[in-house]
Amino acid sequence: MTTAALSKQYDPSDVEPRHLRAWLDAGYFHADAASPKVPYAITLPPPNVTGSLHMGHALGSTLQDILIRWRRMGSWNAMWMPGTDHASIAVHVLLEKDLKNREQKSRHDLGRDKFLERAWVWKERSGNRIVEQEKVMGFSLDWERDRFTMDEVSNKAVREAFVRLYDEGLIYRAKRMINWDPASQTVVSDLEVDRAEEKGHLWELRYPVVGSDAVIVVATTRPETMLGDTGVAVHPDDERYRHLVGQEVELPLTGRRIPIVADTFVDPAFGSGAVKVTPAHDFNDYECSQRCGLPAIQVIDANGKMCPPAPDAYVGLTVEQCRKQIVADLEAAGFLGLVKDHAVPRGRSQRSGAVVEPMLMEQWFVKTEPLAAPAIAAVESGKTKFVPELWTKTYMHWMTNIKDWCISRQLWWGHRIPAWYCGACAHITVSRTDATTCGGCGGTDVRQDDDILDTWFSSGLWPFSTLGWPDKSRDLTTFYPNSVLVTGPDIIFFWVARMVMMGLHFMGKVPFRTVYLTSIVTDENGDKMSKTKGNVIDPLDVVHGATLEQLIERTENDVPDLKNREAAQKNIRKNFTKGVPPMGADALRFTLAALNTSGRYIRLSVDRVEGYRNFINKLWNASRFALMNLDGHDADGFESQLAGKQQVSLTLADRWILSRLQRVATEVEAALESFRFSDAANALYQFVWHELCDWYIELAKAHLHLPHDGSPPSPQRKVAQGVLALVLERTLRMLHPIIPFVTEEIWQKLPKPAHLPASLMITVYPRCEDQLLDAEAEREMALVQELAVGVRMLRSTYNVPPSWSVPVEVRIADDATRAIVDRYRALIENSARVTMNLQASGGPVPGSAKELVRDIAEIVMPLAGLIDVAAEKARIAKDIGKADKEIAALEKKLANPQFLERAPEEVVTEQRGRLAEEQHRKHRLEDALAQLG
RNA sequence: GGGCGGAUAGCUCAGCGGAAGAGCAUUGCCCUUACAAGGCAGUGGUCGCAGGUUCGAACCCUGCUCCGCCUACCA
Repeated sequence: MTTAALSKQYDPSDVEPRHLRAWLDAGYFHADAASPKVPYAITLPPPNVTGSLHMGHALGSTLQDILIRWRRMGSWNAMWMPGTDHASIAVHVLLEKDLKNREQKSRHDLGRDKFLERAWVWKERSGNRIVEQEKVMGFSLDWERDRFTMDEVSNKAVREAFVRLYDEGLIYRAKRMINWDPASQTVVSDLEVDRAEEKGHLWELRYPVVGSDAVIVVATTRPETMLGDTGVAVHPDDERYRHLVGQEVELPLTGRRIPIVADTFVDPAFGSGAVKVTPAHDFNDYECSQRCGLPAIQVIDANGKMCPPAPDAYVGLTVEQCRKQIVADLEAAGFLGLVKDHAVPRGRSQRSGAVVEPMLMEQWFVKTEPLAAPAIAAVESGKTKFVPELWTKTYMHWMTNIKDWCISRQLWWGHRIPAWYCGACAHITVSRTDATTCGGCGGTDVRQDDDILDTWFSSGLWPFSTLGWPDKSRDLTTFYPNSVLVTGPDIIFFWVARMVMMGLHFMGKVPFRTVYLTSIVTDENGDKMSKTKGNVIDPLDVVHGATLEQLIERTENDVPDLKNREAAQKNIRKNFTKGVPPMGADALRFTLAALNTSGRYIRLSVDRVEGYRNFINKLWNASRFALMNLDGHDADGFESQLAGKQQVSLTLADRWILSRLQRVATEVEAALESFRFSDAANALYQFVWHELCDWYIELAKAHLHLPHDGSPPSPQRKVAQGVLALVLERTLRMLHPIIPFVTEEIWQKLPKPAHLPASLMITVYPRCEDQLLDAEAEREMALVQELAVGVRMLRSTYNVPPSWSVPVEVRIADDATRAIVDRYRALIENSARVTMNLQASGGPVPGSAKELVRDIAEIVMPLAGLIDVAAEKARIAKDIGKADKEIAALEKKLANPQFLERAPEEVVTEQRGRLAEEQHRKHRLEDALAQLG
């Protein structure tokens, strides 16, 4: 093995594309449904085809890839289903804007077919981009199965599901309240409406009671809707109005008479305690009208303009225009009361930004209650578990308050509703195949519904539609249910809940056993990353690096709002003065894994990634060192010797690192089993850097380095080579799911047993090998480390030059302990650059500095002339102070009879031991202080 | 209005009933032949506030104060 094999610094740009290609060519990402192995399946939440890979995707997919790679190495039949989502409304907004900008046309000018043609062309282009980005990240998705929510298989599934639900009476068409986006001209779901309080007014309107001089005052934030009022509601228990219930008021400006009704939804304490009821334009009012038998009168049309039966004077006005006019007219006629400033909760379409208008319209709905009941039961019984568990409540809350789901959208890009209307009769034909005749009268004058289905309808079927449903495919029987779903908590309602409902309904089984909710990635200030805000960090920029200019330039396209853009650019100039250095996919992956704790947010900054890039470089250099010293190493021979329990003369350090390796394997396995990704990453970080590099490699150097005089190496060199190569090889395996590229690169170069496969990806994940656990070695090594650290501390405190091998006296009263230290004297002397004189005890050494190792040992370093007596005294006094505090606390505790009585035996013993130890320490420190004079 | 979180070292966060931890930052010393993207050693915290339960509380309970998020029918 040559030393030139590894460069001094790790360069991911050279390594990553090479291994990606090799893995893809070898087909390692593909899973065979017919494999006898136990299946482990994850379906990737399909990213929107409009988008590019953002940090949220990078996080979720990194975690999924860790699980998939880990299980694959754990001999499971691991399958990770890729795909993209057609995101109908998002695409519409984009394409329509483009059409308007370039050609000043609307989609209607272009026509449905032409529009769809363009949508497909555009999808092909941008859908591939995200796939390429996923590959760059190293995600081991099963690309042979790649799917799209609007491909033929999915379309078949969608039709099947629609028809079945319709036949079962779970899909119906009816006139109900929906949210209308007047800009996009379509229904949007509750979940696609952003609600926020905006500044507005509260107007009091005075409605005269018919047949009396009385006036009933109602308050409203939307006076224009009074044209559609069909009643006034009061609380049934409200003494002020009880006598008026059943009477009528005359609705100003219209001359209509409308009844006063009683309904408990009215809050008597708010405003006047009386509410105008506009059933056609308000959700609550609609529900009230259903209870009270009030009619609905629509006065706002689909364009957001006033329409008949509103009086002619208002017809054609926009809602805003009409509002002004109505207020003026009411005031002129004396019907206006007080006007106050008021914060108005207002819904805006997430996509178009337009104020969403509640409307009464004929639409398609899914009846959700019968679907929700099993979905609730499945989570209650634990068939599906949420991790972290707290999200269960969110799911349950939504499920138990679920409303019927409006699934029709007045868009073109999506699955067209498979319903045909008859020109001759009223029958609606719902069919799996395109209908040419009416299922009612047999007529041929049939026309398909123009609308498409909500994107989430097809997404709800995704865990099984991707596997070929409704066909009973091999894939379906093997990989359904999935093992885990990994996604963000923000789409529990949108997506997770719907998949559970659909999965249970059509497959009779939950779609996944565990739902793991990731943290949400925010910027370093804790703000959610969003393109419009311009505070996104593009994962690919982190991987490949980007100059400051590139980052600034990007905001020109991505952040349309000028104010936001300027803020974003200012922020970028502040935080990325030198741009973003290239970090590599591995560094980003490790960062995301390490930061994904059970908290709800990850504050990501490039600094964090840099820290973990350094870790990768550390691993690289440790490997570089190993390769420089593994000449002549016989991996097969060593490993079979070790496994066969043949005589291998292991040093303390060898036994220790082998034992620690087993502990780490246990830790990592437990962490991954319970989705504690950060614990797994940190355990490995700690092990590699602070155990393998800081201690094992340093100690092994004594054996590995060839003698300078050219004499033959000691026999111990072979053992050190064997242990180092073995530990490194196992460590690479353990790290591989998190940082696949660098581990594969090193692994390929490492001498290793011949029976291993061609790629690290398909090796077996290490588990604890009990025969290599060695508690004694761990205890003894801890002693060696403590002594070495004690000496180093003295050296550091008194600036003893590194070149000077100081003689120290080490006093250890306990014979057995002293014997152990004597046995490993070379280790301590080497790593602390010291020569030890071991004693059971000893008297004062003038001009020396002293350090205690617990109550076990005293290190006395003669430093005549070098030490500052006052400083040394201060240092010791501080330690005595600490000991005093500890002793006081422990004495108090042990003096408490109730503690002695009620605390468990071992706790009491432990505390007694601690007290003795502290007292002993204190005495030694006092001696030391006295000796300084 | 309801619900759910969070408040622990300068920063970001682990720990969730028996000796306060990590990473980053910071301070010394060191270019020691794997790594200066490094090594060695250190500094730094009455665990938001006030009560309570307990032999014992950062951890459990109650209240309060801030800060987030979700959700909602205050017109």
